[in-house]
Amino acid sequence: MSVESEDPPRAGPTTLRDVARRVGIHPATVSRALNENTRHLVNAETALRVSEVAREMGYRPNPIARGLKTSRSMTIGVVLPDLTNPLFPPMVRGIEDALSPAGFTALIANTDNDIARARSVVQTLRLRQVDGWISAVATRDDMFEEHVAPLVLLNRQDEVGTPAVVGDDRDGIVQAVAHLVELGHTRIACVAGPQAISTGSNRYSAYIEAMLAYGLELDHALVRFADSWSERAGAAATRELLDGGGEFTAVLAGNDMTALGCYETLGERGLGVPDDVSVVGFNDMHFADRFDPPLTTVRIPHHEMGLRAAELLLARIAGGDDESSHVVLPAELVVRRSTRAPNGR
Amino acid sequence: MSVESEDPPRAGPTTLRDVARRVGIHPATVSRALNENTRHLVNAETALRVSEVAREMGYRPNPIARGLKTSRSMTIGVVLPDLTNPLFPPMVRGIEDALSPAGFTALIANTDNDIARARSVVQTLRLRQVDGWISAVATRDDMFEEHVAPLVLLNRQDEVGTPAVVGDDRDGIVQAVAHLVELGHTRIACVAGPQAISTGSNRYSAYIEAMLAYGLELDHALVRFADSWSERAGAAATRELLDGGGEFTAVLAGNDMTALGCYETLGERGLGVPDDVSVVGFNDMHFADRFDPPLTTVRIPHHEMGLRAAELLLARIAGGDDESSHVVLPAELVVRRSTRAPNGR
DNA sequence: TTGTACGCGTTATCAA
DNA sequence: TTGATAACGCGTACAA
Repeated sequence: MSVESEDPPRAGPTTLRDVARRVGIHPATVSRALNENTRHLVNAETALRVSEVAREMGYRPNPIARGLKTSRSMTIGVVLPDLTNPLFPPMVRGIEDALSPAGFTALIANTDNDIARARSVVQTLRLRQVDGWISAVATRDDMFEEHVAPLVLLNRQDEVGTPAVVGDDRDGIVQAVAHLVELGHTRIACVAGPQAISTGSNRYSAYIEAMLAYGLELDHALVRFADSWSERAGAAATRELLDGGGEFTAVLAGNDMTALGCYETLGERGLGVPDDVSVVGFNDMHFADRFDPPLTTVRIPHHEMGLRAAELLLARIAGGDDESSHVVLPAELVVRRSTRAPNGR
Repeated sequence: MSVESEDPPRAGPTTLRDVARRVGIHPATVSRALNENTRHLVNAETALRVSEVAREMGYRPNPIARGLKTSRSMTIGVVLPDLTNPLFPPMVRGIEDALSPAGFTALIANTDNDIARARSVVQTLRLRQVDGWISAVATRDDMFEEHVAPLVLLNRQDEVGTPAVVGDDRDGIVQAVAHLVELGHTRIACVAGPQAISTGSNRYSAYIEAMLAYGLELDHALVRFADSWSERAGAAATRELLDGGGEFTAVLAGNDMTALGCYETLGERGLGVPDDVSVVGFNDMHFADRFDPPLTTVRIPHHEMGLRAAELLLARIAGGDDESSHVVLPAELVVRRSTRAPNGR
């Protein structure tokens, strides 16, 4: 038995001390060698050696111990209004792709669009001492106690300039209206989303502006509001629209979920899409190309939005600059079969 | 300045020591007083006093420090193959609904159907000292080191009797085949799922049995395997099926995602659903009723499956019995417009 | 019944 | 450039 193999038998994962013993140096040096910020304090060869051995031994820093020392949990609270909306899973993936190389883990919480539930989950995550927040929910942002852990909004923005990553709502709507106008539509209705949410109000005001820009008549009978981003709310708003008596040949929906609600109500009333009414959605969520008919919609880069939001947050946590903290990613109209020239009836 | 206010100025949240100083006892006693299991070791009055002061001071135990000591985290690792599959979000909700009242938080991890990524996320969660696992991925279960933290399988089962919550695959497939037979189909093809996954192989063997039970001819040309539960894999398998030359009037798909792949390939080849080929899926995932055509499929109770899995896991963590640890929830055929009587061509 | 001492794995602060 | 040591906040043997 060699003198070197004096390590006591260890259970559990490889620890800093294990690596140190193997390399024959002090744990503190291993820590320095492995830590990005302190690596320069260590002999280059030693650092290399340490990295190698660490990888060999499958060393992974224990985030709990690290957190205890640094008073960081290495976790991020991700607060979503509705995980069953296909818009969000790709964003979550983007978030994880950015977080994971940095050693952070996402704690995902659903609010079901319910303010009470939002408070509850935020409280839970706060007790877990998350180091930062990514929020896609529409709620008073002070709930997050931003002075404790920084917040980045995703697919949302507020008036007080909280850092945010959003799609280009305005441009997307302009493209959508332009598309309908090119097809020959002039009576374009709007099933707008919740006006308390920035995406809802931005898209609605962009609709107004675009209509004006094209010299089209604005008519109150052509606008109804869905009270949530759901199929149900979209269907209800479309019902109101039809009952309101305004004539229209196209509907601009606040997002793809409400567009599905439009499909539903139009179907109920015997109106075909796109033969009787063209429908445009927003988001190009997963499966939008599979619906009946495939939905013309505005694509925003889901995965990248999540990624950028997480990067932004990490920068804020690291104490980086808050500049360029409002990221607007480009939107792109995707034409499918829910839009066509109006019937001229 | 009173004698008692000798506390050094402290930043950050109230700690055990802060409370101890205020009460004038040792931190260890405070710990015992506040901890349910050790409270009986402490003078009743002292315990009361401590609780009061702790509440006054807004003391919250630091879960990180506690975790480091107890190697418990009050978290559950939820490992999913693909969050973008609409099957899973409702299950996640069910899990959260069961976990949250018990004070546990779900740590959700995606593997993207990738074994390397699975190892990585499991490792990450293990370092976070999750107290239990819910896994919906098809992987060697020893990856989870079940002796450390118990494991419950969701929508999966294994041969070694790991506790699991699944839908009734066999009965669901029997219902689906019965439906097709009633419509008059005799040449029923199968785009089976990955055979390494229990749901894939169970459904496939149920197909075989059902075909035999109805006296229908089994034909190798009528079976192809998708190598993952994805649209892409379903499309590829359907392509192989068509190129294999076997004649059929209906396809039983392994799940709804692969059924979408069938739609795609059949469309490419100019075959209509259901006019030329009937298609049946499995899961009745969100939006299955929205596809073109609305998909006939087998419904399993997503939310309840998640709920039951989490309940089962909590029971195991609490050291409860392992009895009735294999839960099979009923499946129900939902007939929509992707199936009809064969053309007789 | 309570206090002491220690350790979980890591990092920060010294000193060498 | 590295090592020794302490400390993060808590829980738990052990001693008193």
